[in-house]
Amino acid sequence: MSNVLYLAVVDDIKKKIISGELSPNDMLNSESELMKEYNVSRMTLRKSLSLLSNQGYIYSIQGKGNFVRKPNTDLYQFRFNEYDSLFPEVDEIKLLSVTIDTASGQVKTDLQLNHDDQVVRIEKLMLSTNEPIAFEILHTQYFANKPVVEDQINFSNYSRTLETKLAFAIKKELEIRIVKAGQYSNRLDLTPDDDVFQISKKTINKDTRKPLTTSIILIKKEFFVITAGTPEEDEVKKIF
Amino acid sequence: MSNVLYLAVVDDIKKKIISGELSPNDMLNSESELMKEYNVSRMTLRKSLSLLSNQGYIYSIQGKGNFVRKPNTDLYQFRFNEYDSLFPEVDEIKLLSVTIDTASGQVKTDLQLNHDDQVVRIEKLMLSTNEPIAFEILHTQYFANKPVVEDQINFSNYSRTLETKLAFAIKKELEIRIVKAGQYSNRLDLTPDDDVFQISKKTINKDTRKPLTTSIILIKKEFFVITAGTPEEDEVKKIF
DNA sequence: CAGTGGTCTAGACCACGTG
DNA sequence: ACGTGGTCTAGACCACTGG
Repeated sequence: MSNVLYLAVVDDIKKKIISGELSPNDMLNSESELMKEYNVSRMTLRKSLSLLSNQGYIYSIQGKGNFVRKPNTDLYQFRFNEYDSLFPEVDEIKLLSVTIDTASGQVKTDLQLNHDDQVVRIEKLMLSTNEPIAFEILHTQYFANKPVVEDQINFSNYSRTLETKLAFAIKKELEIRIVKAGQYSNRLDLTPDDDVFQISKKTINKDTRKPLTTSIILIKKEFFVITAGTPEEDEVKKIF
Repeated sequence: MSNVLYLAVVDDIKKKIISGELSPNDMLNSESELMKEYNVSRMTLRKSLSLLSNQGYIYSIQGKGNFVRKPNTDLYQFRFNEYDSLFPEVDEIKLLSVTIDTASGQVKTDLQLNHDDQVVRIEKLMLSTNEPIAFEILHTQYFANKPVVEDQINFSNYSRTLETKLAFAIKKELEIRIVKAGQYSNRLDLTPDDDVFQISKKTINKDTRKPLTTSIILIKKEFFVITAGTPEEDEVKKIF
């Protein structure tokens, strides 16, 4: 049992939930009652409830009470980026081409562009000991008057730079499928009929909700495994 | 700007981080300084810092200070269960077989069993409009003296029941790969050489760290897409 | 209206890190 | 010894819910 008061309270309530003494949608005793039960102050008790809420055990409704939450065990987490998540690791990134096109098709849709808008198209190849293991096509809107893009376009890790700079401001989305390598199979020394992982990745401005980049990553199937898990309780951030 | 004090402070500090006024690993002003800056009490300020910490913007070290965190943009979330995550949706689950074996091989390792321990082996087929789209083999230790297992074993959604009951107490891990359908291809009307999603799923007791079940799920590649995203800030739980 | 949770304060003492 | 963050209290007022 923890010698920190609010953690002791957390442990006790958690035990009641796990043991079934409290069931989903049951109301906890009111905060004033719990204060007496555990002999702690309001703020201390509320810190405990806050932790339990963060860890998904309870939720609260103002004016009504605190309730046991139905556990959500279907939520998984994993880490991914196209450079470090492959196995064996990427040791070389080849910039195949950088071109400026007029937006069209899926890319125009994804980036929410107008007819005459231009896009930068970047093709990259990821290699491990000289073997190509992944191929990426990234699109992002081209602004002729913003020199930043042209300055940085020479760096092969352009997209990485972009993301790092904006990291706090962007949200990313992935869609992972199995598809035929198709027209890009030659980049990976495959035949068009070979199956590969296809990861569609979009980055989006968190505030404006505007799409920033859209890319397709093809990964040879032997070089990628997704390892995911339900979040650990310590991964749920600690409370001050 | 929020009329709730602690949220206003959060917004302001967040703005400073996003704008670059504060960079990763920079130390924030001390709490007593921030109290004066924002003209709030210690507890209110700390609630703000707590929220920022939960959302991944800062971390704190006792005795030293609060620091800006390097953003972690490689963390993704997605939801998965073998019944509801396929497309089109599973509308029938067929229990193919339930057998009791002596543990051996990978299963014995996964479940950390001894030589003579017995395991329940359950084979299930998931169908959509009569077409098999996924196949699962689940293993869990068999305890002859625990009648619960035998009572419930007749239900085709055995594993689901098991998980729901223990939901608060278990952790789950997935490994997702592309593999050949191999020896189980006939269950899915495929040839052994066809590629499928293979999801290795383990459930583990959160406290004791003991493995509870291990299963292999094979999914026809056309019927599964992983849709993942970096966590929304509102998904990061609220603070009391 | 009474009871619930939500926000906020002022002040206390403790634990840790650095000099 | 001093400054930092970590825990805790007692009490206040507000906002929401329901009878």
